[in-house]
Amino acid sequence: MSLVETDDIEGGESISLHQRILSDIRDRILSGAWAPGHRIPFEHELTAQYNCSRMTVNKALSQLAKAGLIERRRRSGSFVRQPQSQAAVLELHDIRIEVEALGLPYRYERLERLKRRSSAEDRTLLGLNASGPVLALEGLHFAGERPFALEQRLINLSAVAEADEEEFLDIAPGPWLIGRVPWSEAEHRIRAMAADETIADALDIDASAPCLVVERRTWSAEHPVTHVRFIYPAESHTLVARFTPSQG
Amino acid sequence: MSLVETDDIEGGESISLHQRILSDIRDRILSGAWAPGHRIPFEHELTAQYNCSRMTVNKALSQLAKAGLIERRRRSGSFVRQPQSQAAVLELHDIRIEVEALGLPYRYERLERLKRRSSAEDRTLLGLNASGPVLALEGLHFAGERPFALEQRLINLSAVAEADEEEFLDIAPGPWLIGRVPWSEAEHRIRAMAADETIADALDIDASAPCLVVERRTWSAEHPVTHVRFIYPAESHTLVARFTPSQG
DNA sequence: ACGGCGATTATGTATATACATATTGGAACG
DNA sequence: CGTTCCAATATGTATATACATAATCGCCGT
Repeated sequence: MSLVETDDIEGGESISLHQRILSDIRDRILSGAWAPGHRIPFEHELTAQYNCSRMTVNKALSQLAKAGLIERRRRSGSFVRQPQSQAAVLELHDIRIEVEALGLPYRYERLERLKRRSSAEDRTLLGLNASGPVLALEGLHFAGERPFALEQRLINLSAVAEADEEEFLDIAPGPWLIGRVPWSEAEHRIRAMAADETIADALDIDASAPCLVVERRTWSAEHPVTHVRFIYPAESHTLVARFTPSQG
Repeated sequence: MSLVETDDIEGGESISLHQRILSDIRDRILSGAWAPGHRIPFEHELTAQYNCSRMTVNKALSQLAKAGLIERRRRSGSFVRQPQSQAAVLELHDIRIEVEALGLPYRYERLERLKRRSSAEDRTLLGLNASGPVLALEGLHFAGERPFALEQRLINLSAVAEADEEEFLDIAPGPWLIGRVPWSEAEHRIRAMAADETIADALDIDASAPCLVVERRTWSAEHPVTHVRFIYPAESHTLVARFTPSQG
C-alpha cells in the first residue's frame, strides 16, 4: 500500500524522509496533478502512507505552508493555494564578478570623494530624517579599457563611521560595505534613461543613448546605510533574475 | 521569500517560543551584535536559556540555517554567515494593478494573434528542444488613452493547450495564465534599449527614445510555458524591488 | 425550523527520548 | 614524530506523547 517503502537506489542520494514527503507533494502541486483548491491528504493519512510519525509529516507540511504552496486550515485540512505567489529571488550581481565572467580584466577607479553634511537631496535618497555626515562617492567600473558602469554612491557615516577612513581609490565601495555591514533590507529601482552629457562623457557613449539605471537603498537594522546608483550603457548590460515561486 | 518571516504583529501576542528564539537571534545578527563568524550558543545552551527542549531550539536554528543567516557545523556549533547573501525578493507587477494605482483606467488591446509551428527563434526564446505549436501574441496595455507598455508573448501550446481556445482580445494573457498554470520557475532579463520604429509607433514615442525591456521565461514542472517581453517607455516606468536578505 | 452548544477533528506547539552522522581532539601505537 | 583510531560532542532526524486551539458537525431543546 505504501507509496514509499523502497529506498531509492539510483541517485544514491539519501534525503531525509520529511524532505521526500515535501518534494513529493510539491511536485504534485507544481505538475498540476493537484490543482489549486485540492485538499491534500490529512496528516494522519500521510502518516499511514509513509509509515512515519505525525511530526515528520507535520514538518513537511509546515514548510510547504510557509513557502506559500499550501494553506492549512484547522479542522478542515490542507489545501493547494492559488498560484498567486508573485515573489521572486533576484540575484544581485557583483560588478567585478560580472566583468570577469566576460573574460575581461576588471578595474575600479574613483572619480570623486566628498564628505559633507547631508543635503536635503541626500536625506531623501538615503531615507534619513535627521541631518548628519555623509560620504558622496563617484566612480567608474571598467571592463578592460572600456567603462562598464558609472557608480554614484552616498554612505551614511552615522551608520558606517569606518567608511570615513577609507579612500576608495581603487576598491569599490560595494564589496567593501558588504563585507562589513550586515544589511537587513534593501530596495531597488530599475529604469531606463537617456544619458545626459555628464554620463555620456564618463561612459564614453553618445549623449541621449539609452542607459539602464539601477538604484539601491540599503538598511541595516532600521538605519539607512547607503544609496547607490549604477548607470550602465544599454549594450553592456542585462540584469538576469532567476527564481522559483517558493522554497524547496 | 525569506523564511525568516517578519510577521511580527505589533500586538506582539502569542507568538510561539521557537518563533521568538528565531527572531531574538535574527535581530542580534542583523543589528551586528553578533558579527559574521561569531559562534552562536549551542543548542543545549539555548535550551537552558529559554528553559525549553532541544527540539524547540532546533526548529528555530534550522530555519535560520535554511534562510542562510547562519551556518551549522556538526561538532563545532552554529556560526553567523558572511552577509554574502545577494538574493532578493522581487515583486512582479501586474500591469493592471500598476496602472490602476496611478489612478488611470486600464485597458488591454490585442494587436496580433498568430498560431504557428515554432520557429527556431521561438524555440530559443522558450527554451524548447522539439518543435510544436505556439501562440504568438502582441498587445498593448493602456493607462487612460496613452500606451503604457507593449507586450510580445509566446505561449507553448504543448504545455497550455487551452490557450488556443482563447482569443485574448481584451484580456491580457499574463493574468489569464497565472490563474491557470502553476509555475515552478521563471527567469527575467531586464535591459535598456532604444525604441525602433515599430516600437516607437506602437507606444507613440519618438524613435530611438530609451525603453525599459523586461523579458520573462516561465516553466511549469520542467516544461517551458511562456516567454514574454514587456517594453515600457522610459518615463512611464520604474521597477521596484524591495527585499530582505535570504537564501544564499 | 432554527439557533445554540458541546463533541469531534485537524492542525499547532511543545516535551522527552533515541539513535545516526559528521567532526574534532587526544590517546595509543608503530 | 607521525599516523591511526577512538571517544566525546553538536547537530540531524525521527518517534511517541501530550495538550492547546480553531473550526465544523450534528444533536438537542425551544
